[in-house]
Amino acid sequence: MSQTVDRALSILPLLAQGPANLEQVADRLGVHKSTALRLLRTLHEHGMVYRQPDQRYRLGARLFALAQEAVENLDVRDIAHPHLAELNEKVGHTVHLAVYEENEVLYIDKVESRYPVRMYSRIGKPVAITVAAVAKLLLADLPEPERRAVAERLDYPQYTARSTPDATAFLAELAKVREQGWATDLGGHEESINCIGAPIRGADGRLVAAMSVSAPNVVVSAEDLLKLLPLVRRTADTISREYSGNAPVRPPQDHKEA
Amino acid sequence: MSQTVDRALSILPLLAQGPANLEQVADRLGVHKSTALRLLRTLHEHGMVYRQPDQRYRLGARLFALAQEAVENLDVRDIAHPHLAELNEKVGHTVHLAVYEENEVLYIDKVESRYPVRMYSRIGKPVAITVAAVAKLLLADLPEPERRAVAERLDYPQYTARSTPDATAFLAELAKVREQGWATDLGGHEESINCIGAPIRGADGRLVAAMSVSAPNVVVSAEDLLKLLPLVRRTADTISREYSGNAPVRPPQDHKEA
DNA sequence: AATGGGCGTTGCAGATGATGCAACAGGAAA
DNA sequence: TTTCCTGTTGCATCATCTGCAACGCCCATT
Repeated sequence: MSQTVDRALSILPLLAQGPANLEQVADRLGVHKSTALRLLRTLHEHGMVYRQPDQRYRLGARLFALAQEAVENLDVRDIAHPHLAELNEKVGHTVHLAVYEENEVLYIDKVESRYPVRMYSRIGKPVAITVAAVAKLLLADLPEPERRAVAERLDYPQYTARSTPDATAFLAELAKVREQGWATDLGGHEESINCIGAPIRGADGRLVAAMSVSAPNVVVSAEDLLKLLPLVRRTADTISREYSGNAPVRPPQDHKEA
Repeated sequence: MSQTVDRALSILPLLAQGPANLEQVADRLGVHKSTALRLLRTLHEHGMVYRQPDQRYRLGARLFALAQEAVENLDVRDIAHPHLAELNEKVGHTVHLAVYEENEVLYIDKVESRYPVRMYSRIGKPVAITVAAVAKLLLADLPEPERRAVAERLDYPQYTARSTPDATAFLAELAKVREQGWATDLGGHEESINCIGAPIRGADGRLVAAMSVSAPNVVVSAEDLLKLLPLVRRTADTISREYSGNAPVRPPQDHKEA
């Protein structure tokens, strides 16, 4: 729409591939050197490009700062809520949203079941970290040493016969969750309640939150609940995509060191 | 220089603070709605902004992708080398550059001492990880659980009487290094060689590399070598700043979870 | 169902501001 | 020194961006 801006913005991906000098930029843009110069100048004033000592241009600090600031001011809840509500609309059961924070997993949003049966959970309350589907998802995303450190530090209360018994079992479960990309809690917290959860990822592929659908046995069997899995995962993916500004969200691969 | 681009770029920091609708953007820019619309459209086409379902604008995925791509295509060596050479020019001693990668610390650049005395080190070769100043710096930056995991997995060869004896001592040393922001190796690897090192940080404050100056006792005493510390640190900071595109490099604080 | 307000969108005419040219400047290499 | 290479500036032209005003859409209100 706006030619000047269009050209200026076209410079950025070009520089992302590596430093370039004025002439290279002008050539690749198909404009006169002087034009490229003025565009680069403007970008420079905004800190979007940086001029190396050798005069070549590179992407500048501002870009990183912006990306970071944007992430910090992003609230998953804002993004997620409409989707959680919609999901709740469709399936009727309780929907949770949770994040990991300082060795705890906290519920940060909840859409109540439309059935009379309610659950023990409250926004802001820590999750039963050794059994909840959302907790498994969030912990499974931690880097290996920390994951283990946390697992070994935890208590393993036997809420029910199906609660995770100890660190070894928990770590095995986390590995499985990590592998399959979703999680369950089948009566591990309250005998009669089942739960399926899916991860919400940021643009860098790391988990920013996890969501789950919970329902008591009396309303729907574990088997039937699992049939909702595709829907839950699709919802989580939609949220991920919106959260990261419609990026093609990265596959759930390892987070390698640079 | 270019008004249109100038305005368009001014939109970004504005959106970084949170989503905004067309009118808000127009107002804050001091332009007509239609103008703002066209600017936003152009930004949108380039993926720099994203339009939420509620029509409000946010920073888009492209921004994150660009920042990331830029980082991936950045080579510390390219940036650092001239500065390392300059430092070597001033002090005469051997200057090293090293990075952490998959449980190892590797030399990736070296400027030889102009004195006849040389050191055992080669680009690409793993560093004596339990004693070298650069290794201490790089490991000190790891998140706590991983730092400990690595420390406990290591061997502690007694190169000299002053080599780090065991994991406990090493972790204590790392804590100190982390605290003070620089590191030394005083005869820990080779009896007669001392070494001072400083960290090189990226825009996010995390270490991307570490550099050091090494000199044998016969040329300069440990005490005199330490007098070079301010110079070494200043050099490292200069490299950090240039590496992150002239950002005000973040203080060496903790890397908290979001 | 009708009305009104809020907000985004479009077409248009005018003028501002971007463009390419050509000439200049400065540094490096020959 | 000369030459070449790359970045920089002044300027005249005209393409492009701008603001306006009118329109359309959706939602909330009566």
